[in-house]
Amino acid sequence: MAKANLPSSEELMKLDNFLCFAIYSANHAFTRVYKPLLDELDLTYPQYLVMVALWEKDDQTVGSLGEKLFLESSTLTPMLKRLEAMGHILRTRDKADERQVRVQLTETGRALREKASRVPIGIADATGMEPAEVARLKQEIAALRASLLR
Amino acid sequence: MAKANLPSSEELMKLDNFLCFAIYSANHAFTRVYKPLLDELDLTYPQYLVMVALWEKDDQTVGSLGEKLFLESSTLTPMLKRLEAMGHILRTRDKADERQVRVQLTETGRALREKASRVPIGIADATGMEPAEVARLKQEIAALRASLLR
DNA sequence: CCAAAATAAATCGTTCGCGATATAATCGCA
DNA sequence: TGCGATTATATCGCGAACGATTTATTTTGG
Repeated sequence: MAKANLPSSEELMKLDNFLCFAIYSANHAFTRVYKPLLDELDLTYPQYLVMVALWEKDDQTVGSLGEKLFLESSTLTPMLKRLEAMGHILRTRDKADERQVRVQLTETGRALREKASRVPIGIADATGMEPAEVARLKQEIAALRASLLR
Repeated sequence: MAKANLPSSEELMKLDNFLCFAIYSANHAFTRVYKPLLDELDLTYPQYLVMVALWEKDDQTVGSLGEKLFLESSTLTPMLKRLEAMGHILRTRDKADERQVRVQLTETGRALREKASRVPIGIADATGMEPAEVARLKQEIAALRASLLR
């Protein structure tokens, strides 16, 4: 064959051919699937992600949470204040470097992990995919993210 | 071997193993890559998606746009009002059924398509992927979205 | 040692995104 | 026909999310 069938500019401009739109809409779909599960925990989806990050590693700074979650302090600060108001975390200035704020789980915050332990099962269910397939797709999307942020 | 190594509940609770988080963060990454390109058009990323949907098919109702974009009227109405204020679209009540609002491109809105035609190239570039690979990944994620919304 | 640069969070204004609810128009059926 | 149910959009309140800016602290170079 002479050459691959490159997509026409017409084809390129169709919404359903956009990788970004697939991701955008899949993200909304995830949010909707999580909603009823997280309502049980009185957490929003982004708040849940912050808690997961803290359950994995307690006592992080706002900056290190932001790096892991790819979020800015302008997003995290208000969220963390809400989690603090709910009693899940404590925010304290670092003694050694007063610029930094250390985020720590409270007993309540740690306890929530138990209730949350069933959430991943429910989500895995909703994907309708095998664990190995999920892992592969996740890996590909993480690689894409890395390319995009390069 | 006796059985597959099922992921432990500990492993399941790590942020980097979450498919949803890969998608969540890839979505943010896309938003950031689009930002400088869309600044040229004075459009936000969601506004751009609406315009793409209209360039593909003009004269749609709010409801049909919502179906295609997976968005509620409570999200679309304010967005469409902004696009109207910018002069890209017109919103008019359907004569035959006054409940519906028809969204139509203005001349300005149609003209913007030219300027936008270079955007997909820039994005494709940033993904660092072959068109065929992009198409495959897009397909898989669309299938995932369908499972989630089922 | 101290002023300038760098760093970490927080604040502000704007836009998205949703659920719940309101409003208005149309439909269905008794 | 007419009135209750359904449908389409809009409104409201709240929580993300970001860029630009501010404030406070620390680091660095002279």
